[in-house]
Formats: sequence, C-alpha cells, structure tokens
Amino acid sequence: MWRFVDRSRRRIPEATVARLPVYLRTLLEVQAEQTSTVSSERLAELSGVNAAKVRKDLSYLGTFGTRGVGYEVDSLLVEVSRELGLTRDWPVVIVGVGNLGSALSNYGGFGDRGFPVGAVVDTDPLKVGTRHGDLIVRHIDDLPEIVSQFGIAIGIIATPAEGAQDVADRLIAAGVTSILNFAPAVVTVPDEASLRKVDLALELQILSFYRQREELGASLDRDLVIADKTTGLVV
Amino acid sequence: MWRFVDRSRRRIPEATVARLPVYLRTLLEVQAEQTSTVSSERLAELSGVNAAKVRKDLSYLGTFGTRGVGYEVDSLLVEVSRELGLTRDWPVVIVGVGNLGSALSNYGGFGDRGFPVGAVVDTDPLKVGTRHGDLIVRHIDDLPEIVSQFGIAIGIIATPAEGAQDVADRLIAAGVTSILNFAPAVVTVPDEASLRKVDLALELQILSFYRQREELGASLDRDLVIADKTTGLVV
DNA sequence: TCCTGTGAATGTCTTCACAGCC
DNA sequence: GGCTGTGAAGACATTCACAGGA
Repeated sequence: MWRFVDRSRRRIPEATVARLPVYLRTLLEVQAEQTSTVSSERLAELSGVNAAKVRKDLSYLGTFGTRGVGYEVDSLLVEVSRELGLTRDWPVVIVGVGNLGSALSNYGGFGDRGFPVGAVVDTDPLKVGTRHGDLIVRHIDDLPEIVSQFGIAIGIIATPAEGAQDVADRLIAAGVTSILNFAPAVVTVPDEASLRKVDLALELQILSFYRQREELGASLDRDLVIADKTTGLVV
Repeated sequence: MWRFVDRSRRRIPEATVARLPVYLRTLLEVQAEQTSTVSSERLAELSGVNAAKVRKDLSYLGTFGTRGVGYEVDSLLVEVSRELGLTRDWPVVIVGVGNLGSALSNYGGFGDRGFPVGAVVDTDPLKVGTRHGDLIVRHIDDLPEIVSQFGIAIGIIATPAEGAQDVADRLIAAGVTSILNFAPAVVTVPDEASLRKVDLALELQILSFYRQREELGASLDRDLVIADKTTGLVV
C-alpha cells in the first residue's frame, strides 16, 4: 500500500500544455532516427527550449526518465500522446468556405495528425451544396445534426470577423466545446468551453512592433533625459 | 526643466505588446460608433480582458487618459498605432506557394492592414513564373534582390517543415529580420531577429488536451488516492 | 559519472486597491 | 463621483543548482 499523487489528474500549467505538442513532434523526429533513448538536453535543443524546462514539463506528467540515462523515446511518445488525448481522432468542422476555410479544408495536414475534417459548413446558399475536396458544403443550420452524425469535437471558425461570435454560439449550442478561431474578432465562450485563436494580422503587427524598435534603436539611445516640462524637448 | 522617463523607449512587456493589436482593433470599432471617449472598463470588455490590465498596458505607452473621464479614442488610436509601428507599410514576402501560401497571398487582409504582399517565392521551377493574383512567383534564389527592390520587412514561411530552417536562414541572409513561421518545425534565428510562429496542428492538439480532460473529469474525480505501490491500482 | 527530478530562487505577468486628479 | 495611473501583493512561469538513483 502506498500514498501517492495521481499524476494523471495533476493540474498541468498552461505553458507546459502548449509545449507538449512540440515535444511530441521532436520525439517523432528522434524516433525516426532509430534512437531509443534521449536526454532532456537533446530534447530541449531540438525543441528550441532549455533542458530544465523540458524536465520540469515532463515531470508534471509523471516520472518517465531514468537518472544517468535519459528518456526512453517510444514510451515517452506514448505518454505525451496520451496526455494530449491523441490516442483517438477528434473530427473537426470548418465553418466558412472563404479563402482561408478552403485552404484549411484542403490542407490535409489535419487528418494525418488525428483531426479529420468531418464537415464544412457555410451560410451562403451559393456555396452550400458545392463540392470541396471530398466534402459537400453544408448549411450552418444543420450543425446540430452534423455534430452528432460525425462526432465533431472541434469547431474551426474561418469566417469574417462579423459572423464569428454568432458561429461560436451556434457551435456551443450544437455541443462543440472546443473552438479554434481564425476570425480577427474577440469571441467569448462559456467557462466550460475552450477557445484558442490564431490571428494572422495580429502576428504581423507584433513583428512590426519589434521591427520598428530596431530602427528606433540607434536614434533614441537613452532612457532618462532632462527635458522641458511642457514641450518634452530635451534641453 | 524636468526629469522624466522617456516612455517611448521604456521596455514594454511582451504580453502587453501582444495585446496592443487587440486594443487597436477595439478602438477602431469604438471609433466607428462615433464615440469620442472610452473608459478602460469598456475597452476591456470589448477586448476580452480586464480593466486593470488595459490601464496598466496603456500606461507603458504613456499617460493618455483623463481621470474621471477615460481615453480619447482618436488620439489613443494614434498612440497605439505609432507604438506598433503601423504608421507606415511593411511589405512582406511569402515563401512557399502551396495550399497555405496561396491562401495567404490571396487573402487580401494583409494589404489592408499595412502589410502588402510584395512578392511570392518558391523553389519549385514549375511554380516559378506562374501568376498568383497580381504577382508572378519568383525563385527563392532571387530573395536578396527582391528584398531590396520591394523593401521587404517581413518574411512569411509557408513551406513544408523540412525546408523551414533553410528558408529562415536565407531570409536572414537577405536582410529580413522579422519572420512569421507557419511550418510545423522549430526554427531558430539570431538574437537580433524576431520570429513568431503559427502552428495549426499544435493549436488543435492543445484543444485536444483540454477536450480530453472534460471526458476524464467525471471518471477520475480525485487528486489523492491510496493505491498499490507497483500496479498503481486503487485499493 | 551521468542525467533526472525537484525544491528554492528568480523573473514575469496579473490583479488588487487606492491615491490623485478631473 | 468617476475613472485613471500605479505601487504592492499575489499568481504563475522559468531557471538554478544539487541531491539522489542508475
């Protein structure tokens, strides 16, 4: 008999969860090289993080390493996959067949990774009924029935900003509790649901910020100055 | 005469920088409603964050609000835009004309927001020379000349994972110090450069993690258990 | 000797709570 | 009275540094 913490239910920090998929990818690469064991150091290097972080992250999942040796690649892969819930498929529905929606539905990378595109929907009557890869575009009003028919677990919003919140509400109403939002709009969901966002323009704007700083760098190399109170001009 | 901190050079937390584009979008919406002044409370609500955070974030940029009143929409917009470096255009080059690269180059949302697509490049000789919207696909070897010709400031990597690091190296070599990486691969750049990544499968995997937790919730509702030492089975 | 697992220290971000100004 | 700006407290995340098992 023994008293221990059930690791499978330990709270895992968000930051750690966000890195698990990276470790997973790295482990697959390492596995492809026929390496049977891997150190936190190497895992870290290939994942672009530092070794202490890798060890701490993995320790949240359980105790899988061997001191003096490292981690057994195959079994760590299984553990990380299980923790991420990747032992089964999670069908997705793509909402919005515009430029981005089309690209996503044709992308193919989703199905391979356990996220088959179960359905594609839109509001536009002209688009409904058209073929899209293997799928026929269906009307968004059919969501509830589509969700149960295909076991949809995740909804991807690829509509213009205006429709995004409405789409999210419909997804939630249809029982979809995980949403990935590509629309450049703030979308809110109930606490029980999960929402992640990908905003392309936002990423570019962040880059723009740092890019501009570079240019400013040379000209404004001071933090503290003596300046006129009202004009702000340097004396 | 007066001693003061030059706000324009203050270090702004990364987390704050990442929210500025959201505030910017919100401010544009508020402006469209002809509202001339806005409180941190309202700005927060529309941006999906809390009011204290908005105030602290904005305070890093300077002192723009009026106590008892709020922020003047127009002038705050100018300040945020300026801070983000959006007072000028930043031409981008898209590398890789696959599914995603095509979608991005046709997207149009970039140009509107100050990130015109200056060029599209690929390695595939079959793609080079083909028309893509307004642009002719060029060979990646021409990057240095394309960069100076179009004043490219940002490179977007939309290639398969294998080529990503090489593309990043070529971008850096051509003088592009800001990179947005869509390839599902770890890419490293020199310290002076900025790199951001968007990984679609990764986002889905994170959602999968939380989704799975939902299902586990009911069955494993305990944190501490008495269990057999070796098997881990509950006694 | 090597490399994991983890407390403790440090650093960063968020939130609170209220003084200060309109 | 209302709302900003900001120290201080608290929560969270990263990194250090080393004990301890292989």
